[in-house]
Amino acid sequence: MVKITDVARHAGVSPSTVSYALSGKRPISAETRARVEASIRELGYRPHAGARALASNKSNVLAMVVPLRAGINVPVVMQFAVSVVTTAREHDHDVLLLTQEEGEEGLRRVADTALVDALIVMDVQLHDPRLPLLRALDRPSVLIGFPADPAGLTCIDLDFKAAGELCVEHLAGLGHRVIGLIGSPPEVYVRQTAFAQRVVQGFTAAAARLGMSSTVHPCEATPAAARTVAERLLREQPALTGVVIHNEAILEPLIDAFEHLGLRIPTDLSLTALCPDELAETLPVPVTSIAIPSREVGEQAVHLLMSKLDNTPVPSATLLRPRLTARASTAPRTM
Amino acid sequence: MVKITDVARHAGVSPSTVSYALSGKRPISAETRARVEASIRELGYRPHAGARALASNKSNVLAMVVPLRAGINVPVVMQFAVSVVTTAREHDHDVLLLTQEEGEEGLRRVADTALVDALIVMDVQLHDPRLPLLRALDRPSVLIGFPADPAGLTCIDLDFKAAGELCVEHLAGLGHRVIGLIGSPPEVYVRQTAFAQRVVQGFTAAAARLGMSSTVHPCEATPAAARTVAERLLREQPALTGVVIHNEAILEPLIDAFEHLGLRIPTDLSLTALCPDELAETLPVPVTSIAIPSREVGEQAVHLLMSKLDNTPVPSATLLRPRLTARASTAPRTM
DNA sequence: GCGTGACGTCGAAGCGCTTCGACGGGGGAA
DNA sequence: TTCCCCCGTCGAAGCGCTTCGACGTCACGC
Repeated sequence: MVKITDVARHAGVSPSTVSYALSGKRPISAETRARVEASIRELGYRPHAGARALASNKSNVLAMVVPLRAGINVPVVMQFAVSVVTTAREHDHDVLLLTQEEGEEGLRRVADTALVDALIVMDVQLHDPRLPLLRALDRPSVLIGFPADPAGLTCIDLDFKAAGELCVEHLAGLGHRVIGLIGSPPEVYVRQTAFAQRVVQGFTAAAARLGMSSTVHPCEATPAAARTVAERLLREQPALTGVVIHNEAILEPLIDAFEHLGLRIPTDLSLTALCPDELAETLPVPVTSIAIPSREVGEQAVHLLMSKLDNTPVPSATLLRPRLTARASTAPRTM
Repeated sequence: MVKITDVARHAGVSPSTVSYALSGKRPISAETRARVEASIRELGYRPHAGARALASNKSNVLAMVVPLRAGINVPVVMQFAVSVVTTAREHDHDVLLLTQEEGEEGLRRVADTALVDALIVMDVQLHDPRLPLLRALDRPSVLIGFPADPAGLTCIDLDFKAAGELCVEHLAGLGHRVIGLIGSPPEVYVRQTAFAQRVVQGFTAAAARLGMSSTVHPCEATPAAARTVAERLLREQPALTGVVIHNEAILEPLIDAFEHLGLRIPTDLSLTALCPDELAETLPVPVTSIAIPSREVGEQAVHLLMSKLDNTPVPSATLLRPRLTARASTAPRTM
């Protein structure tokens, strides 16, 4: 193994000079720097990560906790993870992968052993048991998702309220006046995270603001429930021409159900959904949708962390603007 | 930060004794060990990862390179990754996540900086550019998949030849005598990896051994190609009653195609596939299938690496026995 | 012409841990 | 009883790097 003293000897300087040439923390003359760099290249020198971490008290590694529980969309998680790794590398950091299974102990371990400098935690629940720990840890962290009480934490997520609004505005812009929201299973609205409520808030607020007639229907994630809710929607709002769906699992069953009820999409009924683009694109009718911008979330999460690492203050909450992709499922109102 | 000297003082022993109590590398009396452990607990001591890595020349971190290219099945990769992390933790190791995008330079970096002790590389291609590097690196590695020349490497994968055989044997056991293999797109057989050929070899060999009539048909991953190949199969082998499919993308189109041709599954035609269980289960007709045992591959890969890390010799090639899950798409021959 | 910085470099101290050699004491073999 | 060896523990020497203080040199301003 070639070490910094080898480089120093080869370049005819002291080890500290090599270090400074590498880090730029002190001015080094152009010639010296060039000589050092040449030696580094010639000898194939790579600083030892452990030694560096010990001396500098920085490991240049981030921890990323990925969720495992059922119901998460794996490709979305993966996209996010890749984006985190890529962005971290741009900032000269590596990423340690933790499973949610490891829980609080895992977080504490990697933080307390100084294995990582900072942490990214995905899939944060409303009353996540990890919150007290994350607040107490001596290393910065960023959470994906908003807990009930984000005080003292840094959180980032899609602005679900704005997403709900955007769906409504899109439908309103196409002339629709009577709309419905088909949501997630009822339990999602009480447990877990708050994003489902936020969508409803945005939906309702925008509909009211735009003078539209609207209803909200939670729905179980089964095809049977999808059929039922579709029927009920039409019964309760016969003039319905627009629907917002926030329930990936039954997107396809819902489309089927509406078509079996004699509604053509988008001629008779416009549909817009909150779901991954991948899903929206591959449905029998490509659906106008808002996706969680996983790439952007990952990037921003790393940027937030980097700021915290060099003591730049960051906003406690970062809400990402939703972007709606228009597809074949929405059209101007015809009736 | 509480360090080993703090623990030593608190327990009334020397730092080296604490170290030995922790590592077990030298005998320590029960009482001393107990006292040390109590102090550790009381003070909340955690050894500094960097210091440990520097002094012991072991980081207790593995690198895992995950593939990004199109065509990989993301949930399978994720399952595998989770299994690697979980197994690594059981061996007191953590996992650093690298994207394939980082390429050879990424591997060299984490290895040369001693950030990781060993590497797991997924999605290894026949002539993978990383092979020479992996051979030259001073750290052990395990590859998922077999390159053209595995000499000097440690590889693990599903035994695709045995998988091909197992499909045939399953069909033979049900009385089928005339079978076909619908394979991957032609280019898969020349480029990339060798697993597609292996399936064909197993299929052909088993069919010959069992005195069955068989044909092999590569097939593009498009619904149109699926229809064409289905028709051709029936034209060329009118007595066909069993089909093996090694092409996840067109499983569903193929089922449709056969049914449109008037064949009921499994009454008239038995289908067995190589595909993830998740897919096999959710098709209109649940398909008898062999899945890549991602969980087991991950576990074994880590075990292999651990053996290499403590200089236990390991087999150069590990082929995992295929396991076939019978579902609704196969039945005894009726005609 | 001399003080004053800023620049560029060096040497040494340490980061927190592991590990090696050494050493005292006790038990078993001779 | 004596010798030897092993057990349990200690002290010290690093592991390879960063960083702090120091120092010489040069240019500039007064």
